[in-house]
Amino acid sequence: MSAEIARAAKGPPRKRTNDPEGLRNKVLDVAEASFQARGYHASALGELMATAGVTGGALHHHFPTKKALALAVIEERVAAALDETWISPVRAAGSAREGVRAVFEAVAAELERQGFVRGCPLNNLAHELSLADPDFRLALAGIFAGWRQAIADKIRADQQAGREQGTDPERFAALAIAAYSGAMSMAKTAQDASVLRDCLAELEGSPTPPFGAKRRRRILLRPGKP
Amino acid sequence: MSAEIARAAKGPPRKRTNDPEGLRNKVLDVAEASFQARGYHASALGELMATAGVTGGALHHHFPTKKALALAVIEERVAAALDETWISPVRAAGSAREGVRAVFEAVAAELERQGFVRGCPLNNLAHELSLADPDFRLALAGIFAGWRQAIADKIRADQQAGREQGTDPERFAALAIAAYSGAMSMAKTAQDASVLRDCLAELEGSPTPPFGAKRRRRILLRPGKP
DNA sequence: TATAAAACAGACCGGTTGTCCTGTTTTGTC
DNA sequence: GACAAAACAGGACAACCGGTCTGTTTTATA
Repeated sequence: MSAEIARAAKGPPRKRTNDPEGLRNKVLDVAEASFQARGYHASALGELMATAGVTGGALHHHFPTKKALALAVIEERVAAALDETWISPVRAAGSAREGVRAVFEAVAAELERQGFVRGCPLNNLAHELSLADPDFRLALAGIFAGWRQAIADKIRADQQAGREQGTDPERFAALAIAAYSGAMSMAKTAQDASVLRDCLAELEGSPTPPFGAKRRRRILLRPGKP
Repeated sequence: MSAEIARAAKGPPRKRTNDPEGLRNKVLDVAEASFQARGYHASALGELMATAGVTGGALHHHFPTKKALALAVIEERVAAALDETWISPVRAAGSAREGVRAVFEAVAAELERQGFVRGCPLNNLAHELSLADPDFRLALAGIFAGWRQAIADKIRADQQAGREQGTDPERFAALAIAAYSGAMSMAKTAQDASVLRDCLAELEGSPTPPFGAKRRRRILLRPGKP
């Protein structure tokens, strides 16, 4: 038994410091990671409490039900993650196509660096929860809609600058998101991020690589066991 | 209480007819539907047994564990469903692009007819189970690989006939699958199949529809409650 | 028809899960 | 400092889940 635990167990009743926001964030952190790694149904609140170092009373005070916790993860964390990885970079890019390309490459590079593909948080939860509960579905659909609109808006901005005249903004956004989502699904299942680059290359219509050129095969599968 | 139940409950010990294959198929039917509608973890074996009209002993005889049942669903049913909806039509089509287009349209039409989007069986399970268990992941990855190879092979056949000279078979297949998977994910979350047509149109580079043309919005959401 | 194996019936159990409930402590407010 | 509300502690519990177990019936084989 570690000294810390022993002290906590045998020491005199220590002072407690209330930090509702901090505790809430800690729970959200652990829940986000657990939902991403194991999914909603496979995540047990007991283990979540133990990992976060939170008691049942505290958890129930901030999130009355498991559903409420998941809804908070979706609306706060998943949406924010998508903003950071997709929406902001696309907005900041020189054009919509450049933005999409940059995101694809950045994600592929990050996955190869990590050596493990956990999949897209939004798609992971969307698949598991869309049919399970209307509230889940609506929350997830809203995030998808915002994603699509951000890309479509970027195309429209390009068009106002005289570019992308032959492009339909909504269609382009739909395909970009679908290609990314589907590629992540394949990458997660195969534990190989190279399919992201394949999809990007085909999406951009880049020339076929010379015959006989070895296709780099990134062997991943180095499960991060914390 | 229905007459049937009363008879079954009070009548003399009736004859039993062993039908291992039929019973196995019935269980597989119900499991496939339940996994598709609710996912693996949310599917309880108890309800599955009740729906299929099968006792615990019989279920355990054919499928020792829940995992074994899921593996059978994946290897037999999910693979077969993909063969029927994707691989066979693509092989039978005049070209790879025609095949992909036909599948997209057929699925979109079917979804609109059904009035409900349950999502792609393969992707549904892939998202939930890929990280949960290596056996699941390998089985699912194999199906993805076969899917991709079938499309790539069709491109190669086109190339031997003098077409698609500038197309990379593997990349084309990857994007076709990713676009479909991702579009199904969005369609399932939004309960709107129109995104499938959007992705197909963009994938084929079809001309932008005239400005002001109403985008047909298929309102779905007619959950099949059996 | 004898017999062994396969097919099936149905109860049982240990473990887990999400939620609830009753207290206690901290914190903001007058 | 009084006091009410918020924040937190921690146990209890009922429902449920998946797996196991024993026993019975059917079926294939000889």
